[in-house]
Amino acid sequence: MSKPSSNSKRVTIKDVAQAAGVSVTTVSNALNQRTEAMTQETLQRIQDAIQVLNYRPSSVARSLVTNQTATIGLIISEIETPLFLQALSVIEPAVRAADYSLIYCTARSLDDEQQAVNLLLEKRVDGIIFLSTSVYLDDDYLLDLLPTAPPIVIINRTISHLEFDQIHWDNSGGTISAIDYLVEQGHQCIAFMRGPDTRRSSEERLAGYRLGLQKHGLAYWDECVVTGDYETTAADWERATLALLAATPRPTAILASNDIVASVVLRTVQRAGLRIPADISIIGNDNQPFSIYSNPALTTVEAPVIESGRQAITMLLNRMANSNADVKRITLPCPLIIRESSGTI
Amino acid sequence: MSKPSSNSKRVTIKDVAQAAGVSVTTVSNALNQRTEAMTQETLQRIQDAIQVLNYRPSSVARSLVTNQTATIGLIISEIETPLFLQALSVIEPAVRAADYSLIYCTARSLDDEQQAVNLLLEKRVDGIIFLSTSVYLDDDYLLDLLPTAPPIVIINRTISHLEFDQIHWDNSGGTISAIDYLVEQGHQCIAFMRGPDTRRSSEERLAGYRLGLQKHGLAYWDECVVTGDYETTAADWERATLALLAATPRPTAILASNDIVASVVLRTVQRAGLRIPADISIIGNDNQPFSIYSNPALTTVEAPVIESGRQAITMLLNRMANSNADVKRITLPCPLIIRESSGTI
DNA sequence: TTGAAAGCGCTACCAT
DNA sequence: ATGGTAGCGCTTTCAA
Repeated sequence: MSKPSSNSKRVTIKDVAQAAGVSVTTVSNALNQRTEAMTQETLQRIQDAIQVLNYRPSSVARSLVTNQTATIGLIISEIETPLFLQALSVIEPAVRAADYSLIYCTARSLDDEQQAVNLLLEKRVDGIIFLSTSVYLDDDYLLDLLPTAPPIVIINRTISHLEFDQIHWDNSGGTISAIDYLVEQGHQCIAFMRGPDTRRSSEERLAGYRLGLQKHGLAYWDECVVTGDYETTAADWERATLALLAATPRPTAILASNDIVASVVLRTVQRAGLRIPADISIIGNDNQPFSIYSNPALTTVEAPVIESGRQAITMLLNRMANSNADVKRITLPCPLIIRESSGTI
Repeated sequence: MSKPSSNSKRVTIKDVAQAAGVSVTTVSNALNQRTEAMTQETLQRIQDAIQVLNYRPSSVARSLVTNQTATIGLIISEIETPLFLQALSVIEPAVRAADYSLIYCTARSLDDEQQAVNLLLEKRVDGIIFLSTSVYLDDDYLLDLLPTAPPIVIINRTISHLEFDQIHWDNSGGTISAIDYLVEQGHQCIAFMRGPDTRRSSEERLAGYRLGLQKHGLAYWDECVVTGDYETTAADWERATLALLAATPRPTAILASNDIVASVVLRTVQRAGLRIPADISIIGNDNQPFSIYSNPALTTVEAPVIESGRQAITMLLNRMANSNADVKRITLPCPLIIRESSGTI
């Protein structure tokens, strides 16, 4: 089967007009549902011509004149983990339902992010969503963007001095509710394990741990906070877990600052011969997709990625419709998802 | 802090030219690195003007004249699972490294897919990658696309009569190598559990199971193939697993047609008091990101999503550079990833 | 009810 | 070494 010759020029609105025996304007009107004052017959002729010629309007030409691209940019600054990618499963459908399309960028570094922003700006996207980790120190470059950039919504990154719509996560509150729950289940000695990350979210969870203990009048032991540094590997968390198990008194519950660490803790505890949750409760953080498949299924504090996506797209669409509205900042709860790895002591 | 007034018109190449005291042509030349025959001073003046005016060239205007958008479309037809999304982590960086950007679409149905294709065509993308499940029966509409569509690469969907570049997965071979391995470990009674899906890939794995048994002269028991229908839930797989455990002879190994099913099997087997892999080996399929976090870590046959992404973008770029090259079809192996859930009997 | 023509912001060709 | 200008494929007045 030979390839169809492709030296046929692209078909344009002009060709359609000619074929239908009408003017370009009329075709344009038909294309844009301005058909009130149009003969049924004219319309039909145009539709036929479009069909026959296999015509597809060029949105690049349209964009040039309308000054809109019907495109939204999304920059996700974490990719190693499927966690943030979940947002795509709600953002993309929402974007498309609103008759927009989505340019997707990842940002593995600040430099990468800035390059992505430039790209989106040159593409003249109508709006941008940032879904970020909080490792970057320098957000100032976003300041320069403000005058000329399209509407922006920022998820999970605090930019205090700028007027961006923002969505925050109540990381601290999530950890506190985990502690509330554990105390309710009779736990008194609750340890906290930090993962390898040095992000704000991690700090906030640690802060929540302290506040939670304090709230219930529980002693805070330094030795119950195991901190992994940036180089921490699974083997290190194993060692840390073992150290925790050897402590006196032995913690009856371990909070991990993310689900990956929790998985390692869970495995290590099981291999040490302890039962979960009979002997010890494990609670993760993030509600990663896999946390439901562990045995026992992991109790965890959810990072509201999906809900963030849902809200972000709504906020962005709103702002695109009304750029003068007041800047919005919302904080989403991090709900505790109780599954099987935790229980009464 | 009040918002900067945005009634200032967009700055264009004309403004830059004026500010720099040169012609638009010269600015355009500077923008496109045609600087050989250009005074250092002129170039500097232009760069200064760009800086001062905060000018960003419009890629929509550029696209209109060059007839290229520097954009690639990606349509992924499975989203419930983080599996396919992994491809993004290799495709997006590769796309951007080649100075393209990525429009990302999901397709939850054939209708959805066609809508996405239309969108991409109107956006005049320079190429399209399909990453598909194989549930769709009707691919014929892609035929009509061929004459006018940009280069296309298709992953994991067989379209025999068309001239698309395609990447296949050797699902059957993957299952066979799992059986090879199990036989080598002394297993003689190997069961197969199908998941809830009715896709070609699932069929191929089942076919591989039969071929593998045959290859080693092992008996094939119908009762060792547990088939879940579309309505199958975790509870059903549990029941099926229990049935398998009650069979005589009891299988010493269970192949699951995907990792989610494998997780349920694993859990059920453990709760039935059997040790993995001492009493029974479990092997999944897909190598989902979470499979490494189960306890024991899951041995699994990898669906080469990442490698597919890598190859797809290379193939696409190649075809975009040379549309007359022969159509390529490659088949990627599905390597067995040996972890902890399998071993000698 | 329909059409003519200007113009969106660039690039590319041809001059100078 | 630099500039003038046509034209990419549409939408949008304004006119008929």
